Amino acid sequence: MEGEEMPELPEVETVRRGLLPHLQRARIRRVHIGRPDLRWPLPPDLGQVLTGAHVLGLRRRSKYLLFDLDRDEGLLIHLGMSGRMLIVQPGEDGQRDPAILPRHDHFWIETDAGTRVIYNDARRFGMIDLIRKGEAHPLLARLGPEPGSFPAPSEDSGDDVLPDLAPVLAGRRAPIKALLLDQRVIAGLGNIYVNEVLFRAGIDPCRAGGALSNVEIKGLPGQIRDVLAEAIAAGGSSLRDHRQATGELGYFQHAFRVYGREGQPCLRPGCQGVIQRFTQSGRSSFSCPECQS
DNA sequence: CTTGGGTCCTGTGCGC
DNA sequence: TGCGCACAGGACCCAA
Repeated sequence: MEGEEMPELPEVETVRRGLLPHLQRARIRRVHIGRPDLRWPLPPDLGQVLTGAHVLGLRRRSKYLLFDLDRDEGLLIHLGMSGRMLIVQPGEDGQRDPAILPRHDHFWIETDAGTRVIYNDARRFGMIDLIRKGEAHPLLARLGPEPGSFPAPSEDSGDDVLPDLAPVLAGRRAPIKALLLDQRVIAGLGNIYVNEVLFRAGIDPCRAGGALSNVEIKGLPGQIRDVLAEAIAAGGSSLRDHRQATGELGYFQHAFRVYGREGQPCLRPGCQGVIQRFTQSGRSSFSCPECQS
């Protein structure tokens, strides 16, 4: 099975990089709004604000995309569970993946170059909003720290200051899996990469956050950063390949060590364990009973 | 404040 | 082949 799309932080960052060459300094000449709402109503003045605007930059915060415009407001997009950004050049309409149904193209913008950037979201769990410059948006206000910086190869590499998780985990009785999924604890982790991180860290997802040792807590941020950085690096290359073939963005393939591998052998050399799947707070957890405690 | 569960919505894959 | 069901990347919201 190929072509799964997984909008966690690495995929959003990959989308950002894919969109950048099409949107940087571009002018938006047309806007299409296919329906008045996704998860929530779209802002009534969305089309008015975007039409004629120049895109000054494209940033990411956690799993959110932020479009900086020469306007009082910027554009804020979250892909939810099934959101994708598609790039369609003039005359390329026939090359779309037939599995991505045009009836879920809920929103798109067209640049002066004729490039269409389409927001497609079957389940409509995504969000699109405007964000006033200099003001805190309620969706962003309570996000925890970024798990590092992930500059594109062409961008300046910043020195990462990894978050210290000790204060937020102290005394917490909730499972570490649930806490790392909580965007207020650390921003950007989703179900797939939480499972991958805890496998690499050798930590049982069921353990209470407050029960982790100092060594485990100190090691987690580095593990998180490494898993996400590897996924971004892998996503970048497959993005290029895929775009040549179909013109789409947002696809990423990765060899997960535990996610989706229920009943299969643990990949740690010499380990005889079998990957188990179970449910935690309504979501699938995967772990190796031999490696994780 | 912390926590656990329900909810939004469509598509896909599996067992029967 | 058709049908029903479980499950899927997220995160808000509310009850206890």
